[in-house]
Amino acid sequence: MNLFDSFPRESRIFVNKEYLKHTYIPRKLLHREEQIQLLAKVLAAPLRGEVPSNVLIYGKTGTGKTVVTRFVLQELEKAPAPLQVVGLYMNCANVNTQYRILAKITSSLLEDLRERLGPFQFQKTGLPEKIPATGWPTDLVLEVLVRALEQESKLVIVALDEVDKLLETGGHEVLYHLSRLNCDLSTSKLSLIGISNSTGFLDFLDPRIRSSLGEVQIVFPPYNAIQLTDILEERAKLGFREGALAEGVTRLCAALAAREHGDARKALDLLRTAGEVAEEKGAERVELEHVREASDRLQRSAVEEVLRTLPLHQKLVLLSVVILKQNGCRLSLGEIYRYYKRICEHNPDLTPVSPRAVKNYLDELDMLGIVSTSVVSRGRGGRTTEVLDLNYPHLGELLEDERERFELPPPTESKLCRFLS
DNA sequence: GTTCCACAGGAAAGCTAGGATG
DNA sequence: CATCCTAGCTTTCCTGTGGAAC
Repeated sequence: MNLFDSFPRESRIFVNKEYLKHTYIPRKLLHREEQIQLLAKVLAAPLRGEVPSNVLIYGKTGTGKTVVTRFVLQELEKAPAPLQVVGLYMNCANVNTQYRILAKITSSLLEDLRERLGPFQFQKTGLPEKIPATGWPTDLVLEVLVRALEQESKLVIVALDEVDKLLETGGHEVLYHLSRLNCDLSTSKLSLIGISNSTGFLDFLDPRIRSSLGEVQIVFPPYNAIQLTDILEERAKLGFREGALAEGVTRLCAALAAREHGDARKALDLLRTAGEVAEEKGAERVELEHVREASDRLQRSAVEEVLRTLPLHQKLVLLSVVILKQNGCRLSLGEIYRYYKRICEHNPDLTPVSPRAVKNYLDELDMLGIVSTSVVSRGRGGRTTEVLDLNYPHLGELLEDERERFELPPPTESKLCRFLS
């Protein structure tokens, strides 16, 4: 008897979950033909000896920006061409400073070069083997980059995903350096693809970079429910066993995701999670109810993630809202603040923040979509922010930790007490 | 029409943790 | 190590306001 005997060797539901992840690049990308053509057309130009244009790709999350870019780069690398094409993809959420981006590009080119020339020939070039993770001046890295590029004639396409993240860290200077690199290059060419979620990204850039990066812009509109269904069905054929999906499962996933601005990533997560739910329950196939449960789970974990990062006092304010709501109290800012303050008074190690801070907390909770607030006027009763709704039914459970950690006074305080105080 | 409640929400000063610098 | 700087919050202070009650 082995520990692992009790686990099923193969799934009744999945063939291979990998196909259902958004990181998988399918052979055919549905409903993005137009964007693929546009991007390919721009990237093909340098192969004919023309000066490469830089491309900026816009679109909300889950509209296929990343997958299309990677797909086109993959195809281009395989295509027979007079120039060697090297596609480099990096996500600026991780690689977020000028130095790290340049170091990554350069290191990868050096590695490539060493492989092609062999160690002996490579040594002759006098180039370093790699760029250290930190320490070199930036202009030296740039110099090595140019020299490495000039060893052979190639077209390097650098795709920077989530470029807008560079603005936060000041790393966008790198765009300027990279975009004018072609002036220093004779045999090789370098082309940039910027991928951004926010349409306003260009406005924050230096005019010099703006004109060069914004030469060609490609917009990725959100998918509608029908398109999402097509995409899910295509993936489902690969990822699920035949007959493992009940009628309408993909359509329901698509409909739920379409409601959230046509996010294909969410739709795929939903489908995969639904499969996992079905598997856990030992079901023969994925049913509609599994999709609904998967949707609940995903939503729950998303909210959990948001709550986890909130400061303690903001959680306490939210907890006050939850408790007062359960008791059917009216949720004006004043009521919430009074109860929140009492929680603090019952727990000696808590000092309450000011009403103004609580107002900011509530505004933020509203922005995060956790509660819905609205400014209402009650005439002579004054003008106040009221919490109208809690948008997630299980908020109370998610705040269980705080409920246990702190002593909570009963929410209904008599009017007399308030009068006396 | 006027009053007046209970805040809204902006501005600026104040505070603090963390990092850079000498 | 002390000192200075900085970014990100809070607090304090302030003027403004929708609309039922007067």
